[in-house]
Amino acid sequence: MKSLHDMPEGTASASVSLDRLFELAEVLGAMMARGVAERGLTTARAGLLWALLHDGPMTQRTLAARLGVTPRNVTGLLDALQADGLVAREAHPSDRRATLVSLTEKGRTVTAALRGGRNSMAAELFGDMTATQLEAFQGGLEVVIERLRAMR
Amino acid sequence: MKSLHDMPEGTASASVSLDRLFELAEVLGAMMARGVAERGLTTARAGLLWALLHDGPMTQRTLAARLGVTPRNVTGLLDALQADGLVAREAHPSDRRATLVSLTEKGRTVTAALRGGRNSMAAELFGDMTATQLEAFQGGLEVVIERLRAMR
DNA sequence: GCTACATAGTGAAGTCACTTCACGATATGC
DNA sequence: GCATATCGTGAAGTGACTTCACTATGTAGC
Repeated sequence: MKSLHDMPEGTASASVSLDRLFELAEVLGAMMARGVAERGLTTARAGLLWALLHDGPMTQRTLAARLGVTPRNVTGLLDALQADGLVAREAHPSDRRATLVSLTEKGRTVTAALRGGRNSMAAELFGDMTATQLEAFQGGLEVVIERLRAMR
Repeated sequence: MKSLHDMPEGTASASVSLDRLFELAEVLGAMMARGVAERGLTTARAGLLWALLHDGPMTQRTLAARLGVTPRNVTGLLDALQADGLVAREAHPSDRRATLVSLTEKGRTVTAALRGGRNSMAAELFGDMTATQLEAFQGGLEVVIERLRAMR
């Protein structure tokens, strides 16, 4: 079972790299969950706020599509965020079925803090790299991401 | 809000790299969830099987520690895995409070398939890299993982 | 030996993210 | 004007997790 000849050349070290990738995903996920929890959020709710920060006010339907989840799920997330005063549901100007969701003042404050945290995290992780190193690393990641997406 | 002078030198590109990292974590997670679902599993259950594959039969308590979850949670995961015939709960030889969990024949078959899938995924991702390139990439990942762990 | 205390697993109850299905309210095509 | 698609949400359910309480068993200390 542990023979070196069970696998084609190079598979073992490629598997180690993949293990590292999974490890990274795990650590990163835990990291983010913790950071976000410190501000009274969950990753799902933070993701929603993040979407609003980047793309501005949106319909719930659009939000669902952007997050890749069911519209029903968005309803639930918004209920919580609205109860915390982070988002507001307003009437859509031209479609009375739809709801326009936007960040409240408090929501903007919280997302700004999240962004700040993210930036200092990035600085701590990559701050001492040269622009060249950084670009190389980033390029490698992009290749991997690209291939992963192509794999489906 | 979008001024180039809001942040210290280099922060912007570091943030882009971090974004890539998060993107990678997301894609990788989705990928794994799908692969594992094709075999009738969830990531949590697959993680448990994986632990058993690597470290052999274990106590539920040990399993909980190894997975970083509550013992109670392990009970639930095992209930499902046992119902599917993938693991077996045996009496611990020396401690009558404890339960020894091990893979069944079917469990070994499934984990072998999972490992095969992982290996071919690794091959597809990294197969065309030279050993040198691979080592460089892996080294970069390890640095990042290390720093992330140190960050808590 | 017995008592005191720690440890292994599990029932009960609850949270969070997510889903499907059904339904009422509105928009839209013809 | 009417059929039909679309927007949001109630109801119900799943899976991964948690805490808390409880039973059964191991382990000291005396």
